Amino acid sequence: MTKDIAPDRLPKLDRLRELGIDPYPARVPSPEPVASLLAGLDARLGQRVVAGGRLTQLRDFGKLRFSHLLDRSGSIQIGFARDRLPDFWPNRKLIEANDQVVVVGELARTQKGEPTIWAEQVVLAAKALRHPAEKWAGLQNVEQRYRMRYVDLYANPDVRTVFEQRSRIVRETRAYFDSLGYLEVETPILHPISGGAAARPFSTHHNALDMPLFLRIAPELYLKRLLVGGLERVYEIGRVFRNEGVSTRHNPEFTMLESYEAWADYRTIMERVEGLFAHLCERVLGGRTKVTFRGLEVDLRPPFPRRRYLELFAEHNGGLDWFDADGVLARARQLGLSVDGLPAAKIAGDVFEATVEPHLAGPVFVHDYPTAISPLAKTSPEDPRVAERFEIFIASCEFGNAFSELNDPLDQEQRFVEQLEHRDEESPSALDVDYVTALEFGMPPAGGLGIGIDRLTMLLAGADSIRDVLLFPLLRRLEPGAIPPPGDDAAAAAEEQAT
RNA sequence: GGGGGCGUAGCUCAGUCGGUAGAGCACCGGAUUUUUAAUCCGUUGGUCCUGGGUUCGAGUCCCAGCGCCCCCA
Repeated sequence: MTKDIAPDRLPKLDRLRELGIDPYPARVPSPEPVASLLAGLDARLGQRVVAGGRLTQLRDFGKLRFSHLLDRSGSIQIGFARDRLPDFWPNRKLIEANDQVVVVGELARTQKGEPTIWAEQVVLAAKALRHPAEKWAGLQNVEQRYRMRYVDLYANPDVRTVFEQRSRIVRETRAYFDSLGYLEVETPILHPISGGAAARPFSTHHNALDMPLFLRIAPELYLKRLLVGGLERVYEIGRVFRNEGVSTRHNPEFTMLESYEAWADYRTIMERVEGLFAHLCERVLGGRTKVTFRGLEVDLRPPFPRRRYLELFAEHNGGLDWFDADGVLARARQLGLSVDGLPAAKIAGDVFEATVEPHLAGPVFVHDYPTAISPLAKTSPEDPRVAERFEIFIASCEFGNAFSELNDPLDQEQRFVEQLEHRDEESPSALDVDYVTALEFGMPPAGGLGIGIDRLTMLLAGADSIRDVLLFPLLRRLEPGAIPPPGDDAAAAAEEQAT
């Protein structure tokens, strides 16, 4: 038993047991969804029906008592009348708001037309030991909404809608790639070498093999091995982990879509992105293409304009050349960006983020990124300084990253070596020899794409914070003293036992 | 990492100049046979986030810490 349970409810539990009523029965009558009852209501008035769910809003009215019953599909009024429930009536107060119940009764309308089940049998399905949230305002405390999402979900109906929408987005994203003949695959989450993106990984360890492992920061390198294997069109929707701070746009674990298509290049992938957005607008938003995201109304109707990275950079930095290291350094200092010890390409990339991205209302494809910041993308045949890569921006926020995949094994190995020479915390942990080996067997030319499903959900559901589209966003743990001070072995052992 | 804001009853929130801790909902008791944010009457309920400090006196002022939110890097 935890603290904060409602003290008045424990005696009711005892009383129920005295009456021979199991407050947590193994089986109860099987209920029909409320939405189905409401849909066929007028044809079924007078019928005996069964509904199950959580009781809310009890209203006493003399020899009558009203409540609402909330299930996953909707809610319906329940009427309790003394005359219909002679045995139940004296003990009616043992069943109260927040309890899970199954009600058998007659489907009807009240004098004011409210759909109502007049209960003939009330079965307690699970007694609640906590009070309901505030009935009008719901649960407002942001921290509690995240920590006690199970309450948030039923107390605030809009919350459930967002997660239903998220589910639909994932389902329709699958449907879109399936329709193009892509194969959905699952690749390892435990990686011996962290790679495929620039991010700090989580470290873990396999005991039996005594092997250090990383949680994946991207599935990219495994998916491209599958292209070598001849699967040609593959995608994966799965969790990736990045050991970084949290913000309204970042959670340490998030869901990523990555797709790879042989015999395609980044131009093909732009079409795929446009096709995906069109499909999602059609199937998730019911044909609507305008959404409001972070206070900005954007139209997701394709086609999306295409702008060159280097041109945008010059435009928003007084004609400055991205490759002019001294000029870029001066500009970065002027902007107050940190530059100490950073390679020129990284600084120039940061200047782009600071000066160009805020102006990208979008949707817009920004393409032909400098090769220096695109280690897995194929160099452009027209301009060796840039790679065949694009990102899609909407409301100044990056939603996807794609390129013509680098399939030259010697070039790839050289870029990996250079990465390791200028290694930082976000670099691969080692040279991925096996990946280079795979490329040596021949990978067909291919276009690849990565899209953050969480951000996509934010966009389509109109949520401003990633925490509003994550059922359980990562929060600091609360128990006081649960984190032992460093070197405190006794406390660490106690902690070990407790968990 | 920097700045700003918040933390008071189970929930939603007030709390003035530093002077006895408040309301609504929920809960408990009563009235009410068509209510639906029911209504009416009467109760109950507090680690004011934590720990220090100033003061005759701190929810309020000061310091430190914890947690959350927002903005910036």
